Amino acid sequence: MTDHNIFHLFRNYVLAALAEIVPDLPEDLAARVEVTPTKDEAHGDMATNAALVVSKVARRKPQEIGAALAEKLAALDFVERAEIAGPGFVNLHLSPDLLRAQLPVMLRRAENYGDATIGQNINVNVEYVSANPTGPMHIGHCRGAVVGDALANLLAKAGFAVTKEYLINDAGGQVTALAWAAYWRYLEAIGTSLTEEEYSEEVPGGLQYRGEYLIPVGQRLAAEHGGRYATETKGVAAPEIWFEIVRETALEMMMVGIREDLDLLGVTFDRFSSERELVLKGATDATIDKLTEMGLIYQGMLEPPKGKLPDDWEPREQMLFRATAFGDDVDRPLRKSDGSNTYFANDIAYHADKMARGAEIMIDVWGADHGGYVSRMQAAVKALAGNSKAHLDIVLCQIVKVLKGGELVRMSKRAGTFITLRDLLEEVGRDAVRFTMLTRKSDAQMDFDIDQAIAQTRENPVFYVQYAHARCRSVLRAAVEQGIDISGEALADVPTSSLENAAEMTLIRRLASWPRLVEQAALAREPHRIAFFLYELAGDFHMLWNRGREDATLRFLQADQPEATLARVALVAATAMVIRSGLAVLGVTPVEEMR
RNA sequence: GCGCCCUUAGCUCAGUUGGAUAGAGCAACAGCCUUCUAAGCUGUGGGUCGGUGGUUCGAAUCCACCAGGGCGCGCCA
Repeated sequence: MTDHNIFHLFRNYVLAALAEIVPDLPEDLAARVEVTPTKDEAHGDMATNAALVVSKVARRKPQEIGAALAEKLAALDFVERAEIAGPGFVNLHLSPDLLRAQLPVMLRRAENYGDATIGQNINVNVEYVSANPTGPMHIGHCRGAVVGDALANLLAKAGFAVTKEYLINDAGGQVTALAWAAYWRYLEAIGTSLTEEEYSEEVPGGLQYRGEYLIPVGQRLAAEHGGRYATETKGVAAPEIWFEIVRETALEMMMVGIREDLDLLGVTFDRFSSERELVLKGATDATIDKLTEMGLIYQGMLEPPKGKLPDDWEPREQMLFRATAFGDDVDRPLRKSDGSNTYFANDIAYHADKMARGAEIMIDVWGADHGGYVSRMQAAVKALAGNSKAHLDIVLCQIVKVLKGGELVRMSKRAGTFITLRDLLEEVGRDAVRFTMLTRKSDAQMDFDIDQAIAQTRENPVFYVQYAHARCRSVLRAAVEQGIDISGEALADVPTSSLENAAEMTLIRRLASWPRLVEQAALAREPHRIAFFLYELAGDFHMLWNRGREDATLRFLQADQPEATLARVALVAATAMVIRSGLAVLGVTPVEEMR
């Protein structure tokens, strides 16, 4: 199949022409030659920096090379003008025919238009959410969930073989605390006379998860097992008796809730991995053994952090991973004082497991509060990858503040003003939550304005984009009523030379840049670019629509001009299709009509 | 104290991995529309890209230092 990315096509033309002007061009220099869309339509449709890039090696002025290049490029079919501009750019003014010729390409490829090949079917593992199974999901988890899911979709569209994965953190102390908290709800359910405070004193470390969401866990345990896990007086029995079953029941029910929430959010996974299973099968020990063989593990003492000491600091020798050999600032501990593994140790084993399952690129989507872990995890992956190409990218998601009625909604578990994901979904809806979460770079803080997310105005990008799609569909429905075949195959054969209005050409140009955008966004691991593209595309379409209000000859369906109508219907169909495939990457529903 | 992230128009934010005269929405200002393609339209003004140096053909983008905001800093995940 021919490349449907016209920027690739022209980059090849540029390189070919350049080879005649500057023979023996070094590879690395050629790689820096770009063909990009212009910001300003006065600069034509595309520009190349070729002359600037090679001028030093060629020992000729950029203007000189640019002039020669422009001359050769101007001779190409479909290039109306090629001219040198600025410090040595060559601007290409394409023939409208070339741009119009993209419409049949789009319509034939349909939703596959924009698919890229840069992924080369490389195995990518995208790990996201991985919320602790100790309670319901809240807004903090939501951003990572949406960003991870959209990023995975984007990479798949760019030609990677993607696995979406969730790690269940079911091995650490927090799960022990969960079991104790669930056990309290169990005692309550069977009618204990203990008070919460009395109970808390019996819990190692105190009772932690006091939310009401554990009540059903206690009730189920009571219903299934009666009083057998408590003492005769309905007091705290020995943990050996109840701990296992309570933990398992609580974990299972928490994960059911989390999966329901993810489902409501439209976030899906190919695989759920259990940290506990990994530990039980000895993966952590095996990984530590491997690192030991590599000479990367030693017993040592860490320097205390500079500045004020933590209250409970005491020097201690511990098992350390030589992270400094791979770019980290300090070596990192793998064992706690009680001999169990640190989370970091288990996470190394987990990443080793992902590599063993074939992942060449791993991408972890983390909350910003895990930022301090980035360099150590990357160090560990570098150590384990050895000479293989495997590597780890980490996408950090900054915190989300929620605004309602112009006020910041304070979130505090203690104050009970803690917004769960489910609350947000009920109030705002899945599409608006997902799209809005993608209207910022993930590493920038975000204010999520609930009022704006549900508003039906241009300020709300979700609405604006969906409305553009609905308008397209409305035109297409009307076209069908007039007996027009709106299938892609039929419209792909329609003559389009009647499309020549500036607003129409702007829209076509935007559509033609979709494949390039997919590629760039995937390389940058930035799904938010899709959302911004759709907003701009919607703007182009609304602009064209509005032109039709002032000037009736610009309306899409013209009763007395069947051929012009068909061309415009093709343009509308292509617009709807690109919006739909962009929304598919974001996991947002394309609405058919808005009433 | 150290490390990482951030700082772009009055406000909220983009900026195609170093490209041309830094863009969009809101707000402001000025017109238009009272429609049949509902949830308005068109245009205008608005900038020391936090600051100062540096790298080079070229810097919002890369480097150094400084200021302000956020996150983190051995047995939490």
